[in-house]
Amino acid sequence: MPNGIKVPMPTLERLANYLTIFSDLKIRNVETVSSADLESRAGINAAQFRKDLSYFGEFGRPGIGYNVNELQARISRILNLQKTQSVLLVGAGNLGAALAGYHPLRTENFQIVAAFDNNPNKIGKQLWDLTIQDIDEIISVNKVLQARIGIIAVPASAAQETAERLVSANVVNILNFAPTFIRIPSNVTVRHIDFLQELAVLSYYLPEDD
Amino acid sequence: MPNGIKVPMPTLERLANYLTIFSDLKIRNVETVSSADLESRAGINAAQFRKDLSYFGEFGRPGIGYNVNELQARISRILNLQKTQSVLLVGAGNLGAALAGYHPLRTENFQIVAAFDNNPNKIGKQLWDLTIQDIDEIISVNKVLQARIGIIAVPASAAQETAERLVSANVVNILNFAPTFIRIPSNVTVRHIDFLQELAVLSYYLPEDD
DNA sequence: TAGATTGTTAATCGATTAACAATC
DNA sequence: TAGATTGTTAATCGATTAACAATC
Repeated sequence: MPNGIKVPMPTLERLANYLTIFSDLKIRNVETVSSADLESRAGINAAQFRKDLSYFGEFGRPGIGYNVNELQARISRILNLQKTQSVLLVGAGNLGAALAGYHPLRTENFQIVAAFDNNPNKIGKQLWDLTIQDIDEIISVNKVLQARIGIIAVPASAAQETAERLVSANVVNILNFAPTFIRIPSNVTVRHIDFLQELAVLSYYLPEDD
Repeated sequence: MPNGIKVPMPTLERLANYLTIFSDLKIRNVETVSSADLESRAGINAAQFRKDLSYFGEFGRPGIGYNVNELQARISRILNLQKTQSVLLVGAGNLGAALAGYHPLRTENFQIVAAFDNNPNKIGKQLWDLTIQDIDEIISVNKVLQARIGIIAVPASAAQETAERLVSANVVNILNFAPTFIRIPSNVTVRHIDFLQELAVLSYYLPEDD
């Protein structure tokens, strides 16, 4: 990063998106694109794309455009996706199972390396290629695994406690699927995926034809 | 809505959040709250809360605060959550199964009323209390069900086609779980939930101690 | 009445969009 | 060289935060 300054969160969120577009382009054997190409092909804003990249240096050549391979490689690196990131999963219910079996994760270099639950009926059972472990073991298990990302896939009522356990196991980044707000220390980053919130927003836009 | 004007998207997204906070308060038998209470209890910004509400009218009493019941009822209504909303699910894989079995949906008045897939091995099988139906039947099925919200839980490669089928079946609001951009007519609203994007953002914030 | 708290207007902040000089 | 397109600066837009008069 040439300048050590603040990258806007919307920019960061878009970077991951750009990556999927680049994968598509590679499949179609597109080697070079201009920001205008990207706008017409993928519905992104050309000016915004260039502005987003500008936080991280120079990526293209005036008059020519961008090399797709280079773009992909450099943005992957910015997002720390160049090597596999280990992820802990807490909650081996339906959602946890879906996440653990979600193939695109591997494609993007994320690997769920352990699954935990507090239900004695589940502990010891298999979840795909993982053995579900006792949440009480999370600290010692992660001393070995050294994962820094954790996923909360437990009911809302258990989310806060789960967050605290993850933090005590040295996880610093949490993806929370429970429909509730969790309090965490300021050095920990949380992203919240809330189906209900998304559906509620959609519901607002419903035509009132009844 | 007193004024027929533009509600900012961030405001809309927060409304759903506020609802879950109100549920909590009701459980704790809190009848009245001030915006300052909400700030200290739930980490929301008091000024922002009042501003958010202001788009929809007056909700509280100066010097007193807000009645939790009224707040909940009115915001539910604003989001069209006062009566059950029917939802179509396309994709009966792991993720689709998790969504169909996700209990909090019912609590918030969403009901998945039909599940579709294009895999002959799945069509006819049960997904919880639903029978998986052939995606080719979606138009005729939804002529009866009249759902206006659809969920895309298929692989990225099938997402665009699925979106088009949903639109042709008269769905106007789509929640897309596939990690890809989908093109839709301008009268249709799409919300995109992208695990990979969320993980990528978290990955960016990883400490570089290696 | 005095204290508390709303709803709203104004000030600040930050992100998006537009424009263009630099450059391939 | 002329045409295309970048990276960046400046202008615009919109959201957040602060402040306060109205009011319970």
